Amino acid sequence: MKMKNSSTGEKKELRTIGSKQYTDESFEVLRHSASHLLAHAVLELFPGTKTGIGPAVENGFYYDFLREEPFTPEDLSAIERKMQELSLNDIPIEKVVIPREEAIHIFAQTEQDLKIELIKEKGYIEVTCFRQGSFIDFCLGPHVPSTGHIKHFKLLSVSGAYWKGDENGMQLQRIYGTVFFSKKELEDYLSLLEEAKKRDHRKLGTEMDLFSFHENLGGGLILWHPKGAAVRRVIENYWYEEHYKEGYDVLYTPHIAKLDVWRRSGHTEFYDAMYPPIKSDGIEYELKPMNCPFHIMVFSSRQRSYRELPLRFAELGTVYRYERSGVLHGLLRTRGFTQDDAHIFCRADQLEEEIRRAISLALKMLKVFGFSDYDVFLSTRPEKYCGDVEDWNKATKALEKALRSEKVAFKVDEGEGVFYGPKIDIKVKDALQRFWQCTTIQLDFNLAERFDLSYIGEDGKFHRPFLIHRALLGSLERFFGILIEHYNGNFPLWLAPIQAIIIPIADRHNKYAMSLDNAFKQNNLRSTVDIRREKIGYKIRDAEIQKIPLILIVGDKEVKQETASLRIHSVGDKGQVNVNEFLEKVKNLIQNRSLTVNI
RNA sequence: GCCAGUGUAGCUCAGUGGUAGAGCAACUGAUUCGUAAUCAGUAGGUCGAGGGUUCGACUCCCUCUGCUGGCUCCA
Repeated sequence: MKMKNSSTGEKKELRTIGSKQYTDESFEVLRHSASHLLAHAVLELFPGTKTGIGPAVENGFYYDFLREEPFTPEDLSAIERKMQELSLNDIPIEKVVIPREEAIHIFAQTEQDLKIELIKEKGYIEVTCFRQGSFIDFCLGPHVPSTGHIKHFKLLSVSGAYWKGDENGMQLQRIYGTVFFSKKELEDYLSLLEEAKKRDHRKLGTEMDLFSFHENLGGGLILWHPKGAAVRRVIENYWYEEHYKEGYDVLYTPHIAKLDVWRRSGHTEFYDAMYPPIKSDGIEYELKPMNCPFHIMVFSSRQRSYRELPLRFAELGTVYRYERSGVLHGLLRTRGFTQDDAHIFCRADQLEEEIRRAISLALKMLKVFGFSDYDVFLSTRPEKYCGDVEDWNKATKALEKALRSEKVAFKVDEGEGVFYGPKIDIKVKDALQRFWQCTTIQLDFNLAERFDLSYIGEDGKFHRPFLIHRALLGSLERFFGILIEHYNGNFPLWLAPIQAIIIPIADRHNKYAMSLDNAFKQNNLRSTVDIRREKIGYKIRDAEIQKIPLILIVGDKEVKQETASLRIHSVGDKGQVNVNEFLEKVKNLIQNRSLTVNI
């Protein structure tokens, strides 16, 4: 699951941007042509550079280059200017089909070794190339008719990338850019990037005092501050509540286990994100990267009857994974995180219904958190798999039927399942139209077999249950990060770390303010009071910056009438309210987990 | 882990080899105030860490470390 880059999921349907309609195909052509323009410019400015591949990607394009010196930010601007120049020259782009040997000869003249390698790999008799002026590239196309069609682009970054994605191979320099049909679209996209930067959860997390990282603590390890922890607790309580209603049993399991457990599960062999074992009394223990074996051990702690199934074991299980230093990213990619995990053990005849219930629960919870747009993917059997084909087919069918009975539109990712079973993934769309994967519901044939799971059937014989592994929010850390960015820190009332702040105008109002604060606390509101000797404008500004949903101002008028003046965050002054009525309304909004404050 | 960039006060950032700076936040004092910043003062830094070059290093070089953008992988 990719969070950062490819998080903005693909949209295959026709989409409307601005006043024109473009198919994804036309975007792809433009982006791909822009990548050629980039390569053209680079070769003009830096002769001798070897070109790798340069495809269109989501939101833009890139091109990989092999060159001794690194490209600097200044180089990037120079390249962009050269691209502009080439665009103004409106050079025709022509398709040329040439015999393989001749093509190799052409690329040999300019020492484009990487291109030759690609041509040789393909084994075509004739090679399709595209030529624009002095630049020729081995490529199937299609492309825009001339460079003049590529006008509105921007180079965004340069980074390392492995040749053919092979970590042990050579590393190329990849230049990323984006391109659009109109200036406005480009500007809109760039301002979207700006907006995303502004609401980056790492920035807001510091500003709002939600969580922190500490250099001496270790990379990817989170310190949840009081306000962040308050939000987490609300999420957890809600999660437990829904799981209780859905017939889950909650477990607690340890953070370490003997290495043998992980040998049996196959993790030591197939999973590369485990921390090195801890040796104690000659026994090797391992920090848990997953919760599954523990839940399985609970299942296997005694003989199970078919009558008990389905068993749904849930746990907010904190796991530790050694993620490579370069991939850590705020709350979205950490080394210690808490999965909202559950394992469902069921019979074949229950499989479809259990999957359906899991999907339904996921969508219900996501909606409560404010995500009602999503993409759903069904991934089927990959080439390398374990278990038997019949089980795979049965299970895949069940997943599909479950999706249909929930009336969920989905896309099939053929062969994209994990080796141990088919799965359903749900990606939610946030306020900036970015997609984030949260839910994953996976069948697991591997562990069921490795731990020899069984129950006694109606026939008195042993049967193997189906094992469903599922995380609905994904991980609390990542989900919190997504929430912060989705709401730009303006949490809905029920989630807000501080729900109400009472601001007395002068010292003589402190007592009344504190009594309100206390009354709110008695009613389970997360409330606070600001008795600093500051002007009201200052305290209001401070409360607004803290993004506190409800601001109550009390002065002479309010004390006398036993009211408060309500100000709603980013809405403004709502005038005086009766305290008891207000409290009832607020409690109601919180109880209903309302996403808007309407008082 | 790899490529590139980056690290100065709690936060945002100045400071190109010669005694470490600003704004905000914090603290102290005055102000008792009606819907997004009252005024004055104080304190706060081994300039990420270690080594080197130099009469002298925040500044130049090396190593390590954190962070950022990617690659690869992932909840």
